[in-house]
Amino acid sequence: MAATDDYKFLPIRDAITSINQKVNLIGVILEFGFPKRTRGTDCCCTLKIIDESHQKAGFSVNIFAEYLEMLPHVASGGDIIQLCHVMVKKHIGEVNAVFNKKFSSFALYKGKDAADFAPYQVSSNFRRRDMDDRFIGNLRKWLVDLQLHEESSSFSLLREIKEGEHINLACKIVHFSEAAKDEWMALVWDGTDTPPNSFSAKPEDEMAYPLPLQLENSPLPRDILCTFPKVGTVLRIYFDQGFQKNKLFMLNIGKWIKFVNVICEVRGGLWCGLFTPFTKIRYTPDEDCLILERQRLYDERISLKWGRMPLWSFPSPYYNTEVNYDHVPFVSLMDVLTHSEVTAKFKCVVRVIAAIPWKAEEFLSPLGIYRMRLTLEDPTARIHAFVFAEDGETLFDGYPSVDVLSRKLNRLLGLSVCNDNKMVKDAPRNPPWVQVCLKSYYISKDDVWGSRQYQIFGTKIVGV
DNA sequence: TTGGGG
Repeated sequence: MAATDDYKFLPIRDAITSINQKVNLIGVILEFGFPKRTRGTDCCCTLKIIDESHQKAGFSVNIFAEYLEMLPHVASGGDIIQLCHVMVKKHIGEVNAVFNKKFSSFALYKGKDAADFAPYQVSSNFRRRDMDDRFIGNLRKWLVDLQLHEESSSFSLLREIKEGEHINLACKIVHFSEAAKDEWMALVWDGTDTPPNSFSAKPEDEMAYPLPLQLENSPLPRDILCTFPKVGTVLRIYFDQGFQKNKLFMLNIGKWIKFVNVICEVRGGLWCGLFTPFTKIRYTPDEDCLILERQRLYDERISLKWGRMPLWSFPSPYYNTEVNYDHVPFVSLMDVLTHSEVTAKFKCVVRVIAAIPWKAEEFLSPLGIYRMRLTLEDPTARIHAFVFAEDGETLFDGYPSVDVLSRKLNRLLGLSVCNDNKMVKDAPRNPPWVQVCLKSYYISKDDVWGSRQYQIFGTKIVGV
């Protein structure tokens, strides 16, 4: 490094050839990882930066610090980082910069939309210079017209996710909250529906181990759900164990973000994602081609007559049930949950994933009245819906034999049955899509929203 | 020193 009065920042292109030298760099953050502990005694995070001389892949910077708080906490991809006295190193053919906690320093600035030149985080030994404003201003100007060329095929839609896979997602943050004590989750959406899962849970398990209505301990309040999109899955992404729970998504509600390397899992038949220490967040401008593509797909979807029905349901809903409510359009369970009135009627396309009771002998109360609780699912939500009295008569077409009743419920639950109506042992069940009429109502006048329940009506199982 | 990716 030259004397400190020779204050200059190297273009990344030139830094790459300055192996084993200390350099000053200023760049736009293209990608960043979560701050984490190293296997040694320190903490570290990695960034990839770009500038006009090096726009494509991003130049890796590894930053070390004694404490997590001392690492740069990047608010958003596209922010600017100034790095002083970082060492350029070559590692297995790759060149990158290493931030040394003793002699390196950094400052973080907002990206292209900011007007001021005040850094939002600096390392303790960072020294600001008057010239910095000009460097940052120039970088912001360049960034305005920058076109990122993202490979669209390397980012999955939620409709394409597969269990156990590491995937990249380009999605909108719709909410961020604590799922359980110190367990944070980001709720994301891309306008498509996650694929339906099959269930290994046996029908008789529902009493002791009911399938959850949601993965978080308590359901999200209705006023939060009201901010969610009504069509398309809202996926929960949790932080895997062993690294800092990052609250930065709080700042980004309503924004689209690209995540690199998220793990997909199924819990209780519900899809979720996991952020791992290897997950990266990539710069996602509003006009990013991937984002425009997803927005266009969604606009196309909801402009279609059947766009609010589950993507995966065609043409099954018409074969399994008939509904006596033809004049209304289908709505999603999220529409149902967030409807403005407690008392209302709906028509939905759902899967019946569980039932209590599950034995046909018990569908009727001792007084001979139907009373059951079904668990319904669509790509947006799960609810419990009751079947009472005459609605049961409609659903099961009167009071057929136990054998017929049992066949009808098995059909709804997607149980594979042999010719003699015995269940195929341990086969996963894959409930079919069915159309149902639902009404919502309240139990207690004093707490109409708190006591809201759902009931199936005007729906008949057919083809059994 | 550490990590660099999965």
